Amino acid sequence: MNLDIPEPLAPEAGSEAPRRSRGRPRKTADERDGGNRRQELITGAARLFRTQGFAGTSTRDIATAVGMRSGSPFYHFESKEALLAAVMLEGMKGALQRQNAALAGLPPTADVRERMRVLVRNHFDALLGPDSDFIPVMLYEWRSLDATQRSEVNRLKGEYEAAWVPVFKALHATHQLAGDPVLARLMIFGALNWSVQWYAPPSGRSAKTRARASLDDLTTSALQLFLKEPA
Amino acid sequence: MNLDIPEPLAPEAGSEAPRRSRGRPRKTADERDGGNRRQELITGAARLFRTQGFAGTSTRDIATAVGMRSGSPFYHFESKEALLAAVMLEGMKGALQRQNAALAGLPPTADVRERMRVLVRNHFDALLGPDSDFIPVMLYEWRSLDATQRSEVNRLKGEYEAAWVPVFKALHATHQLAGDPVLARLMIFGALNWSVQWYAPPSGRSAKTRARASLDDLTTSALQLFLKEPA
DNA sequence: CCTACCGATCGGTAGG
DNA sequence: CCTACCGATCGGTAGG
Repeated sequence: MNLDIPEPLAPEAGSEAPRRSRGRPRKTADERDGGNRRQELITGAARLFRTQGFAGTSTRDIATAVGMRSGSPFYHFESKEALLAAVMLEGMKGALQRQNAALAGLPPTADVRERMRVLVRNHFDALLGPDSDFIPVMLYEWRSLDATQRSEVNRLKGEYEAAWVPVFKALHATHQLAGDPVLARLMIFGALNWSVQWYAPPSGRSAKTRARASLDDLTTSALQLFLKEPA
Repeated sequence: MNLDIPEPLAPEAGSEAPRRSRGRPRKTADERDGGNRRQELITGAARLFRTQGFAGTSTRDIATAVGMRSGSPFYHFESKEALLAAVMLEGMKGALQRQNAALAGLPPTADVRERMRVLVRNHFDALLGPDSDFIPVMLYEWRSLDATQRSEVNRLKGEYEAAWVPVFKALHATHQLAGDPVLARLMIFGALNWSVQWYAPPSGRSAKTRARASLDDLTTSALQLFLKEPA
């Protein structure tokens, strides 16, 4: 018996306990018929790409994470890059929808400052909230896309940022935002996007590691930092 | 003649021009005796790690970039990770020295705002100026270090950031910096560090692509954005 | 979607 | 620092 070459475990006779952590996971009926295996691949890949980077994640890692064999992701995606592009496109579409919904939920009486708060708060959610693997992957791994995929992603990114432009303009016109508005936008996005590097969500226990704050706290601090008092 | 597959050019008969870009580069006497091959590896690796990422760069890429054969980098560094650590340590030491020199060059009459300007300007230089490959690599690839290497880098990083703390405190005390000072520091570093993603240095020709500004312009804009008027 | 496999490339090493 | 090489792993595919 060669211990170096892993072979599929022969099922023990009479063993009734379901094996969950080793070997090929059992498929439930739901998993088998839905066409949502593709979706599981996107979600699993997003998590791994975020934590290990695109180049640092093998397609085998991804397959294992969703309980497939090594070759099977290529039944759903023609290449590793196509899977990366799917992660980014899905993430941007979701963020864009949530941004539109948040703006639409604003009362008609809301002023520019309130619009800015909603945009910043929603952006923190895309970066740090639940299911926030997609946008960080887009921000940090876009170099791995080819020109075609990149322009698709950039179209959505442009649409996402377009909603910010009138807000920045109005803040600048009322002297609540100082300095070159284009550079201000780039730097503010930088301040927000960089939070991915240091933010640790508040845990139940009183932890004193790193920066502990709620996304509302972050939003308040960001606005205090960037905006001047209204005239 | 196959235009798709690049092959080494056969040297033309009677051609006296030295081949510089193809094949194994000739070694000059300087290169052969100095112990500075190690330094060339660090510089070359920094450039490649910045442009392609750590996982996306092979040790063969690095060897080729400095005119070595594939195994030779391991004569100077015991592993790819050790080379990455050397890039980061060298970068942090240099940035720290330049920061200390810049602060020491300040007139005794300089106020907090002036100290802040010097720190920000120096930081932009480390991120975007000449020989600025090291710090971006440190900022974006630190996850690839093991615990020991990481703590060495963090010691220098802590020293670098320590010089900012009294400046932030004084700015906050004089109400030129609003909001939680810790979060403010994290966000300001984010705004600066993110410039690596979008900054394109001004070229000689009047180019209209992307953000074109000098590092002085960036510094001015950043200070305008973050700081309130002194009381 | 799995089995079984391919060629290419990777980090790293022994010996000179 | 080069030559020559190793085992491991990679993205991807044919055939079912």
